[in-house]
Amino acid sequence: MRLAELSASTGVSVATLKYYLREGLLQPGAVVSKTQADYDESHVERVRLVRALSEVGGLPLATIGQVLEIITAPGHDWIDVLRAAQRSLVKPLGDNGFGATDGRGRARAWVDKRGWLIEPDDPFLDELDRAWAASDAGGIGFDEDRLDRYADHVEGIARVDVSTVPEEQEAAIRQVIIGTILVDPVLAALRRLAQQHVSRSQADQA
Amino acid sequence: MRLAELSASTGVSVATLKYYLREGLLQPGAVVSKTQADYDESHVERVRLVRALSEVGGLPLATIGQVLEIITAPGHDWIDVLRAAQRSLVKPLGDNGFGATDGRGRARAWVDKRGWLIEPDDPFLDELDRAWAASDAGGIGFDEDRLDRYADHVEGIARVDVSTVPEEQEAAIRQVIIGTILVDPVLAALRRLAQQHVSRSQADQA
DNA sequence: CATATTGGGGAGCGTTACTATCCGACGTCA
DNA sequence: TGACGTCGGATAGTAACGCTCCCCAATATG
Repeated sequence: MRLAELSASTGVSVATLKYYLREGLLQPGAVVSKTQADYDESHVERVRLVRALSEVGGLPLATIGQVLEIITAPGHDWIDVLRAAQRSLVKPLGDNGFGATDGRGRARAWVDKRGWLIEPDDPFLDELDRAWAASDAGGIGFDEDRLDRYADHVEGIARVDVSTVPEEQEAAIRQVIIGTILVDPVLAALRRLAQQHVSRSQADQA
Repeated sequence: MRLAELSASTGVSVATLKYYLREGLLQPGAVVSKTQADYDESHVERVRLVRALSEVGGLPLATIGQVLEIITAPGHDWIDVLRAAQRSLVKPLGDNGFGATDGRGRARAWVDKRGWLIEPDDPFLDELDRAWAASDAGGIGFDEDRLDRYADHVEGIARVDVSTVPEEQEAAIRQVIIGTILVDPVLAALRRLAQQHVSRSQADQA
């Protein structure tokens, strides 16, 4: 398969594919001659994955590069990979206000109270702090009780996540990383739809 | 409060505040003289909200402008506002591959089967299609069964969402919009933490 | 052999979210 | 009253991102 054909079967322009090659997001094809390279199904898959992570996942291409590296790299220990992968997804935000002043460490305390087993330096504690503080800044009442009620349901989601992880090492890594990134938008869309369903059925009852 | 003080109490640079004023994201202060304008608490809140929506919600400033307009505008009917607000959040993506070929309308069929009451032209059906197709592109097995299991839990989240909406019109609109946008990151962070907790407790059991 | 196409590479472009600079009016304190 | 610093407003510049355009020489193709 030549570059133009790869372009045809992925719907991505040749120019963009060249760009991805330059950026190392797409592995080079087998060089046949100086003006011919051969691409196969694995390249098609890779391109589709890059587009999915970019368009739906909203990740910058640089981050996608890191993610692909982790997926491609030889196997590590199961839970370490999950953490490494998740770390690569944390936005490198400086301390710009949220959580810096009022709510610092609230997440840590809440997680402890709930009895979740989380490493003390987990970057997602900061993420939770930031997001929680932002919700406060939005002026909607977001207390621990509400967070607990969310957490009850999110635990169920996490159990689904974990239960669907395959046994095999490489597939597991892929599942964890891709699943973490790409399933978020699915859940967000589901939440919007469910909100409408719930509020509509309540309105019908009333 | 002068612009410099507004800057001090929000942590946002004067230059950026001027930019927000130009873009209409921040309402002008009361003009005291040609070189003096007066800002109050409402301006501080507004700036914090803009930053929250931008940094944590990840919304482009143009969209934030629309959202603020909806919040500020006089009251509409309760469920219409929810839909209008949600519509303003759908990324204006063209049909770039995902969902265009294989999975088109899968979401619609699934929603019907589940018995959710959703308008046929709801934009989030497309979102779900896209996100679902992207997960497929990621090569993780994402079938209807798994989606159903997620949906069971997401329904619970939506019930929390709906139950926390206040009675009063204006507060309700604010809650729905801000809550929809800013709670997503909270749930995402919770999901990451819950994944670790769940996989860790399973490992401990084994 | 003539022509078209290919892959590679550099430079340019449009958008987004600021940031820096300039300016003239104004408050302020001596 | 006057020197001086600061204010708000406007214009232009910048950095990152994600492409997209164009050129080139080599090669595939008829």
